Amino acid sequence: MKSVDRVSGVLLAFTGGHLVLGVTDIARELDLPKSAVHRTLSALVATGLLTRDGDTSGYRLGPRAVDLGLAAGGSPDLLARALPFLQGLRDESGETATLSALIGVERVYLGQVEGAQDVRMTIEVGARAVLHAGASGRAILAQFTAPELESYLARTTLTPLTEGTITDGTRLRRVLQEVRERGYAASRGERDASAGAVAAGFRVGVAGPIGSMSICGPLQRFNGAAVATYGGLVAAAAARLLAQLVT
Amino acid sequence: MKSVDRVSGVLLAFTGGHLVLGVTDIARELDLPKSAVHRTLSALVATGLLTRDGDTSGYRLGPRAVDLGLAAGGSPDLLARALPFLQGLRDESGETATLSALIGVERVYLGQVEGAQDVRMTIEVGARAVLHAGASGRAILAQFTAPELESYLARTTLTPLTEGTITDGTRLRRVLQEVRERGYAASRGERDASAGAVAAGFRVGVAGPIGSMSICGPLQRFNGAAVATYGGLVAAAAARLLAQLVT
DNA sequence: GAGTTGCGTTCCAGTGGGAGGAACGGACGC
DNA sequence: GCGTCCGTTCCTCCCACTGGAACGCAACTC
Repeated sequence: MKSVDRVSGVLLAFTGGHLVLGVTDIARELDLPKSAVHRTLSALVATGLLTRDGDTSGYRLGPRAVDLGLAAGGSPDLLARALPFLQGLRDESGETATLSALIGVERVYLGQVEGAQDVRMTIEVGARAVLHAGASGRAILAQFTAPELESYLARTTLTPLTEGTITDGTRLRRVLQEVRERGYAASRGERDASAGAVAAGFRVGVAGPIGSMSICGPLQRFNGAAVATYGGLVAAAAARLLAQLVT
Repeated sequence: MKSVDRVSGVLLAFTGGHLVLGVTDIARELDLPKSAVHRTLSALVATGLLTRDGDTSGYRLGPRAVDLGLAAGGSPDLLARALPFLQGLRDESGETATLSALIGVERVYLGQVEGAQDVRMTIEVGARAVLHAGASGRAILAQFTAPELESYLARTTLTPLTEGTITDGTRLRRVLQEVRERGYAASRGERDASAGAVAAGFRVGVAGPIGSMSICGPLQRFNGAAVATYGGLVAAAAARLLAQLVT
């Protein structure tokens, strides 16, 4: 669908790092005639997805684009509601606390509160990751119903990211069962070879947002005792966040 | 531009509260034939702006929509960087701290850290507000260059929201000058008749994000002494956030 | 101040991509 | 097994969009 591709292309051009773009910039990037781009831009401004940039004769993303992002994040403002819990997890553990949400068949980092220590984990907000590797992803998978999990496994291949990544479906099913029983997921060097993490998931209703909160940091500090302590913390925080989301 | 309107309509339909929508839902809402909606949806899935919803045969916003929202918020993750400062402001004042960004000719609440007191201010993340009423908006206006401010005033009407709203351009220019000299903006019952606030703005480069942080709460607690104290706090926090953003 | 460059914007005729009604096929649930 | 509602596909007609070209403007250079 040509017109849809053009609209998407124009919008996504603004995610390339430049906040303000001109007609010519976009036309060059998409290899389209300026007139076509200009018409598309004008129409997008009318819908509020874009705005004119004050006085420089350029365009930038508009208020409705913010709405889209917030809606994509799950509930009206999943991040805002989760923040106090992330803060608490950070304070109790000293490690970085993160929030992820399921989008399609992968997860997206929606936010983090960085740890207090010199050597600490820092994730990139907006970055995407697969579900089958690492505690955050697995905590989300553990929220899937049996048929959902089966259709996920049928559609995706469990590509290894490190030597520790689980690539066997049967083993993954068993590990997920443990996650459900214990209330949190733990991983050591599965997605990033030098990182460890614990995470607990949440799911709002049948069609609501699905996500997870994690405590993560350098592998050395995620030994048996720390994992058990932090695991209890994230499980409790996720349960309280869920209780707040369903109200 | 019909095709652009259709794409925008389809995307924005997902901001109406329902996270998962079907072809028929959208066709009914936009009053379009199902076939047209179906083609549009399929094309949007291909671009990543939408995804199929796991097993229910519906559609929801995709990973690229999250990217859009983050890009619209300003820098890659303005909120994530501002959070520690919001937290600090909340802890020091006990009142709610908020972050707003300029989008078009209005501002959008990107985040908040709620106050610790029983009677406190709570804003809605994603909500929009005009610039000419309230401390947060005025702190943003104070970042405008002289020609930018003039073109803003020429294009908008200073609609009063309460009895305290400044509706006179000349008076607004004078107040903004005070804001620039003092380093923070203060307001009492301008946007919400029962609320007071102090705010300080920031601006990254020529084409970068423009926004403000505020401390806000019930009018009774925003007397002369508190305003001076809190004003110093937000001004300092905004300066430090700015320093971090430009690196 | 004339010349140049690069910008956003406008114009217009020709055409091919999308409109949209109708029909299909699968999933429920009564 | 029947009715219903869903997403999906099909196919022809037509008009909305295309895109090359020209325009007006502002910011430079010489």
